[in-house]
Amino acid sequence: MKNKEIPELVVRRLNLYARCLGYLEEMGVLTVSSKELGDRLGIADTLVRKDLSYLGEFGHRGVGYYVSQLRHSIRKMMGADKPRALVIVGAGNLGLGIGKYHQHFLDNHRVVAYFDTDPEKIGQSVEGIPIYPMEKMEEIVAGMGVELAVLAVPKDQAQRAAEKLVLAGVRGILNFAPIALQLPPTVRVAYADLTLELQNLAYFLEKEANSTSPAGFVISRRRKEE
Amino acid sequence: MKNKEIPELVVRRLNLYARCLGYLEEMGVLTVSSKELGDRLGIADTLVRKDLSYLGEFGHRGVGYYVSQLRHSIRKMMGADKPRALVIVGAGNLGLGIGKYHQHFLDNHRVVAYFDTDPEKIGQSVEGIPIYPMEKMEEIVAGMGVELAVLAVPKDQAQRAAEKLVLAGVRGILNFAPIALQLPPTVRVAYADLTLELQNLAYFLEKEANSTSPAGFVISRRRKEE
DNA sequence: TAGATTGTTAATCGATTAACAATC
DNA sequence: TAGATTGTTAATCGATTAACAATC
Repeated sequence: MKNKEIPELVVRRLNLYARCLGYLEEMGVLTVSSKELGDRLGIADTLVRKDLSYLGEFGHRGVGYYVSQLRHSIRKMMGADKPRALVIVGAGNLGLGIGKYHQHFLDNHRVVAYFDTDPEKIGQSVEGIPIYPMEKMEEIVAGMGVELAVLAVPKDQAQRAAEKLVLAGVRGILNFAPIALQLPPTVRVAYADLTLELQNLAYFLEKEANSTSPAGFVISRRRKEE
Repeated sequence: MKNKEIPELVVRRLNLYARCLGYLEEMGVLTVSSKELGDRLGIADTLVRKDLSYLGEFGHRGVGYYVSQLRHSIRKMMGADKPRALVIVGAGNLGLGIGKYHQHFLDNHRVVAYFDTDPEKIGQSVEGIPIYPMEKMEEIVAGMGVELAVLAVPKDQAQRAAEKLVLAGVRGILNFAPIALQLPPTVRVAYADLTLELQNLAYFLEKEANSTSPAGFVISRRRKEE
């Protein structure tokens, strides 16, 4: 019902719902209740309804939500209904790996360029996507109106590359380098920090190793069946 | 001061502090205050102190914290002081990209094996790390006591591969496939969900495009200088 | 109609921040 | 000593959950 700021946590879940709804749509499911949707994602039904209420009133009492309609409403609100160009900075193993792996899942996002410093790579193209020198960034990015970038350069080049992206007009960066970027607050940065994630996982192994719990074996399942 | 459960959000920040302390240590800095450490990461000094109090009392009033000592305390608590073997499932672009990119940053983690289904790849090795067939997973993983894995296989193979990992004894999975894994609650899963992160970023672009804010240019910086 | 399920308000829970005495 | 900075308790803020009237 509200119209303004959607909290970040809610945005994340809305995108999760949209993906799940896409899956349901493929399966030919027509309606879904908040309970059912929540169960698939390990989220309480009441929270699902609260999240969805940010979009307006799309539910039908006694029935649930129309899968396709709800999905489109969320995607519209999230801006996932319009195509978006994307550049990847760093055409090394990681950058190319990401580009190739996600080619299929990118949905409305499309990789339009790689950037790299390596003269060997510059001028080549990968699956039809050209690799440009860093110096061309402003030209290409500004020229095409690209606003999203993936940053996959070595740690010590990340800050500089990020600044160049911002100068060229990028407003959202998905950063793979294990470093906190210092950028203007108008630029949104998401961190894909694998080292940190691994350390976080390790803590929970460590914790369980230390707790003297009776070593029973795995029985229940975390979430309901998909 | 406490000894038990550290909330997940706190664990994340502790690992962030540890990394920042490593950087300070390299710079030759001997002590740091909660204010200074917080400023570098965009976290309030009072929250830094509260987080650190989970470890015990390591600070020195009027002085701050000894960088090296604090770093080691955190790393010990987080289990980052002992080496840990890691396998990567999926020796495609993404899997190899991650393996190669992180070789340098992995700290106490060491990639000991790749797994893949492609007969072309099986038997080869990459930077000295062998690529095994999926059938060998149980043998290798259980044999080496590996507890952490990175999952970088195509979406539709992710659930099966994850189950195999769990059977082989893995207890923590960093999942790159854009899908919610259904696993026993004893297994910890971290999601590196790039598609979702891009969608989240896109929402904020969308939001700002919609809000009719006066288009002033970038002035301030998000965080203090590093 | 009766059963199912929504949308929303109030209650609860957890995380962050403010305040400040303790003390190096 | 005076200034700096900690560790902790109390206050605030935000997010989740419970409850339930509205209604398809």
